[in-house]
Amino acid sequence: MNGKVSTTRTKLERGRSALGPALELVHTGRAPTRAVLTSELGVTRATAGAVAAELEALGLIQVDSRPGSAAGSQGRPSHRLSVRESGPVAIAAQVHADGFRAALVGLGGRLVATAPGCVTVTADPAQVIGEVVDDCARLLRDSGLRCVGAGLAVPSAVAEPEGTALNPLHIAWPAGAPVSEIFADCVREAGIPGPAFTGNDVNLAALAEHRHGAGRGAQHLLCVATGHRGVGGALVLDGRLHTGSSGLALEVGHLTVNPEGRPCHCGGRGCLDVETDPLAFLVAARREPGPEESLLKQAGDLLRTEYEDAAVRGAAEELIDRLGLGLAGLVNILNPDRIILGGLHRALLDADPERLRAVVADRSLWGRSGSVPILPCTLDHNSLVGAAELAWQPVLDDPLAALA
Amino acid sequence: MNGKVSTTRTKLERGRSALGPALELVHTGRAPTRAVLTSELGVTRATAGAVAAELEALGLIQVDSRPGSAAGSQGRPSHRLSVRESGPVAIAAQVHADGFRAALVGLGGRLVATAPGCVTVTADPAQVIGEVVDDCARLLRDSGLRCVGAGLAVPSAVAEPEGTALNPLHIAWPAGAPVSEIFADCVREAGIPGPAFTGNDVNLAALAEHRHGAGRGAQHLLCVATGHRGVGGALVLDGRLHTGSSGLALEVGHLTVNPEGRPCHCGGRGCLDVETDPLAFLVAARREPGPEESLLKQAGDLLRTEYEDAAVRGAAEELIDRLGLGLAGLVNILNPDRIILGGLHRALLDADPERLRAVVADRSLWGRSGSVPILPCTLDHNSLVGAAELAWQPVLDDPLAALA
DNA sequence: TGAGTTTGTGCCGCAACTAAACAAACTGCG
DNA sequence: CGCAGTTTGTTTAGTTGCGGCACAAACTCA
Repeated sequence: MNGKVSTTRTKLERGRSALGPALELVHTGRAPTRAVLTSELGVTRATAGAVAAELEALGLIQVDSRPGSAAGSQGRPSHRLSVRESGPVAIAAQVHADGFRAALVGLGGRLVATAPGCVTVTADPAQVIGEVVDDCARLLRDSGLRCVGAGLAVPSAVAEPEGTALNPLHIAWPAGAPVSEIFADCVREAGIPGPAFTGNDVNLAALAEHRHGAGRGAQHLLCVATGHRGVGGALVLDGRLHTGSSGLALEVGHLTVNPEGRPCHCGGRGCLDVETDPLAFLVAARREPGPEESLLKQAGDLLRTEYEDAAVRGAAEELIDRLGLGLAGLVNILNPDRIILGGLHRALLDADPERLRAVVADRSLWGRSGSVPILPCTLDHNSLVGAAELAWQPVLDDPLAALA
Repeated sequence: MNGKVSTTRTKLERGRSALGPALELVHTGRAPTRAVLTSELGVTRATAGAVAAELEALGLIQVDSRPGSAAGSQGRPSHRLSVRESGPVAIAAQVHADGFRAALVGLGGRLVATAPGCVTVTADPAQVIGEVVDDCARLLRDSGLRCVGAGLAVPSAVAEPEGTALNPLHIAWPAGAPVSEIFADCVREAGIPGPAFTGNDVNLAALAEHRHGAGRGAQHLLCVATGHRGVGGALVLDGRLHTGSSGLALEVGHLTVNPEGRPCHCGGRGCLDVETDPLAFLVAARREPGPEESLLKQAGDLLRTEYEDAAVRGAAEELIDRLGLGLAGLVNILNPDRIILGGLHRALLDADPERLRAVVADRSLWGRSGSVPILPCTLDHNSLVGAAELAWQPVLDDPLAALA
């Protein structure tokens, strides 16, 4: 009765269940062509074709029938799949000790637009979050693009399901501030469509690195990073952030790495937190620490430019040994297949990768029988991209439902 | 054309994808009736009915149409679902310092038969495993039941995918013994059908407790337990054992819990392993340790019968404090929603639950804002039942494929 | 005894696939 | 240039697992 109409409609409404996995494959760059998509999904060519066509119809991806004579193998060249340039974006916001920043992030972790960012962070979370959301709204208006949701990265553990920031001490916010609720309210008031999410910055950095950076392909990815003060950790298991039962997992800052070390506010002494952060490095190198919001830069610059200096080198080696001890402890507990380091830890790895790898291998129980790769983070603005990943997640889980 | 035949066949071949989840619900006791099964699966009554009928046709479960006037609510009583008594079984074997043991375990973690077990464990893994598998084969022959596979629990970390025992020191086996391969070979030679699996005993105990014991319903279950010597840990995430990327996760024995403690073979000092095991307890209580293979019993008996003794009580409190420190460290990293303790740790919890909970709450970062429940293991032979769970897993994942 | 409630069952239809046959687009070789 | 060989896209015809619905069955309660 309705041959042509039914054919078209069938194409559009097909592939519901494989839609999410397919989009994720394109999003993470693991499906550059339709042929690869077919094999990665484990479905027939017909199904993969229908799925790709539907994602294109939704305005999320682009299918290039004419790949312009690709290289290599024989046979008919496969259609090229890519993220659609003018497709929807996610709002991403980040607050840290040296300011805040707003951005629009498309599929594939592509930064579409960035607001310059502000350097003053006041003690009132509602004010700061309100300002950064205003920046976001402005970016979105100027771009004229569709928005799927918003994500915020904060330098604090975020307790779920309440969404409260438990230790935002380094940005002078009150402990227990309901950042999740504040952000969601601001987003709604600014007229930004879609759901709003909030997460810890290191967690979100790890998520971004797993999907678009140094963590790609890892099944059990451990990420450890410093900001200006303190140490954060994150674990990505099978592509999903592991935040524990209430969002507080991977608080790795209080592993003991130096029994004779300085006391820590947690009640112990020699914690990773106070033994391997930028302040600890500057103190160990006998330098005068500058203002809190530039400790990371100060320590990183010192490490890179004056590594010949005996005091600097000695401090670096001391921190590398302590960091290695902490990482070994985490390896024994989590058994990751890859470790990535950010902040000062990344700089320490760059300074002497062999020393760090040796310490980890020596102090982890099974280090001798196969050591874990330790790599630096590679993504710019990984927390920002990770915040956007939160907002993209519902679309990746079920594109049809999320864009309805 | 074939109305009746097609109807019957449809019933039998229906519900393929929901079959596994449904069996798991019955297996873990979360679906006592068909009505509950319907809501837990989130499907229609028709689908749940077809699924239950197929599981019954496979000989796995029993559907009682006449529940004999159940209690409580109004409306038509639902059909009662239960594990079939004379259904298939899994072979379970366990090797530990004080002997080995064989059993048959049905669905629901029901011990169908147990071999008395032997108390001599030689240094040759092939010989020991061969003997225990012979016991298993005898049990299976005598029972006349169908077998879905076999599982072995060993007191050592088991590296995947090779299946080698990395630290079976307390049973005098050589490090790196290919226990997985040995077990699989023995099982095949003994004529036992189905696949063979090997795992660490604490991991398997945690799995069993999660499905049938104190860990039921936990989403992030942490289990810590002692044998006669040393400490083991396990984590069950969303119903699945988390063994890390190569099976070596949750080697929790080398967390530092006493900076001034005794040196450990790992290179550190004051490790959980040497500070909270039965030997440590006996030494702290100034008692003469007996033979290695009865340290757990000796320490447990001492703790239960002479808690009034000042030295015993002092030792217990010392160990509780150290254990609490270790657990707090794990809480900070893993953020579980429940902790269960086995071996001597279980006895320590029983001796003074408040003290242990207070230490964990005090030393975990977010302890004040909601502490983790800490419970004793409740299952007899939990490692044995857990070994059977390994063998049952393929059936739980896809009953049709596994029983074909 | 009848109303109300909850559950089991049969039937229809459909969305989401697979399988198979065919068409299209490339490479490489003679 | 033409043709075989290879790989991919497309179309068509099933297959199937499941939802929706209507109705029957089995209980409680008044």
